[in-house]
Amino acid sequence: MLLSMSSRAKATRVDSAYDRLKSDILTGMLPPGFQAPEPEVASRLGMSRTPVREALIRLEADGLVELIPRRGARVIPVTGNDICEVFEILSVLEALAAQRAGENGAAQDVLAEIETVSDEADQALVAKDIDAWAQLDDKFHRLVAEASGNNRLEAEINGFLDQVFRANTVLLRLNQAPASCAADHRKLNAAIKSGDGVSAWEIARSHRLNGLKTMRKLLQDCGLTQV
Amino acid sequence: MLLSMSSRAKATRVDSAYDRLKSDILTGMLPPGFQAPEPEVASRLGMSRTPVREALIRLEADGLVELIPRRGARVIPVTGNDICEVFEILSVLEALAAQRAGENGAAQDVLAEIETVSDEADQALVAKDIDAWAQLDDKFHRLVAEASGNNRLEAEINGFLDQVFRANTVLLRLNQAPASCAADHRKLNAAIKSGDGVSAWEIARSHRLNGLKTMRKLLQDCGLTQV
DNA sequence: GTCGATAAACTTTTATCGATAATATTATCG
DNA sequence: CGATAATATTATCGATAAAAGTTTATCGAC
Repeated sequence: MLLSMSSRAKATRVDSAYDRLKSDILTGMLPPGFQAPEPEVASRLGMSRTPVREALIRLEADGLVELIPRRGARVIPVTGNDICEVFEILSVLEALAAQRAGENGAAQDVLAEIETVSDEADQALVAKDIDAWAQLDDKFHRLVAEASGNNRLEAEINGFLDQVFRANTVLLRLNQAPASCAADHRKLNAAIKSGDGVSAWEIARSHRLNGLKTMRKLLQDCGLTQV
Repeated sequence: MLLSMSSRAKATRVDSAYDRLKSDILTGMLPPGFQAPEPEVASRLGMSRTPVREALIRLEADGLVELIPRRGARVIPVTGNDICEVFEILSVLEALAAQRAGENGAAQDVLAEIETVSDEADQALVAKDIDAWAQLDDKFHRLVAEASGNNRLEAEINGFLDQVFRANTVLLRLNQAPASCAADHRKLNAAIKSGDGVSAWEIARSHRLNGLKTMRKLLQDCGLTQV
């Protein structure tokens, strides 16, 4: 799967290592719990340890990797509790973003893109293309974050969405019922467009809380405590 | 000023560089906008560039430092807009933390500590010891975050509180009226203790939003757009 | 003679260093 | 003003010593 990584003017080895590792982790190519000493990662990436190490430190800050002294770098496993924590946080961050997007009147082009992505997601749903849908769903959420106009908020949400994305790919594409999900997106889209911040807040909040509930149920049913 | 930094069993040079730099930035010893090439920072810290560089990368992830290629490391300035963004985010994160602290019934020892800190803050206020008060106010907020029981949420809030702390130290100890602030703390404390999550949410939310309003006014009055 | 424990030797892996080539910025010159 | 040289700074490398973990060897008890 192709993930759109940050395009940089000048791609240093650190950047390239960071992008490749992050992409591999998010797509599950490097599964949770995977562990390897630094020299191995470095040689696999075809560069010396230094830039790899710096990339790993950044990934550690992102909450994707753990650097265990003398034991190597490890892709941190995602527990059921972790997912719940993330969903809970997103429930308020995304609500805030949606509210601000509505109140402040987001940039026109972002609004248009939200609309487009929303439609495309519907089509993917009809075509039963789950992968495409998941990708578009993710995109939708990121666009709303962007529309908030609060850069830090956007960055924060993006970080957590990475985690959700990973969890979804790695463990369950048994996602929440995409149908009601699509309806939520449409409602949220409308609320933002009409400048109704309060409704936008409510819709975004309950959207994510529903996801949390579904996730909890799923985890319990499957008896999963770790992924 | 002494900041309680993370105590580590094994303090590597990276850890020590990170702690020292962070402390210096938060206390304003390294002012916003301060810029220096890596070798200079390294020699000032009495170590080679490598560990310093790794510490700087972590600080960059924390949003405290900017690594500008060929120009050195820079303590990122805090604009008025930055502060508002942070306050806005905290308004929901802290509200969530307070709610969860109330609902879940936080650990007994944390609750007790909140109480203690609250009282000490009142005393500091009476004694007009603003520095002590600021420290205790900060501590209070961190304890509520801890009481949420959501580790990610706690970490997230702590990161933003660092920024607030820095802004307060660097630019204004003309903080919001500490009196009403103390009242809020008492109310929040009571709500959490009585298990009233909804009230706790409301109090925490408006506490931070009030802070935001005051900050906005202050920034405008002073004509400050950058700190 | 076998088992478990303790200590010594060994292996692995990192933490840190100093060096170097590449590159952006600045200064200089025509 | 544009091209070129000089400078400053980083990005990256390979090496090394130290620390932690692991195996092996040795010893005493049963």
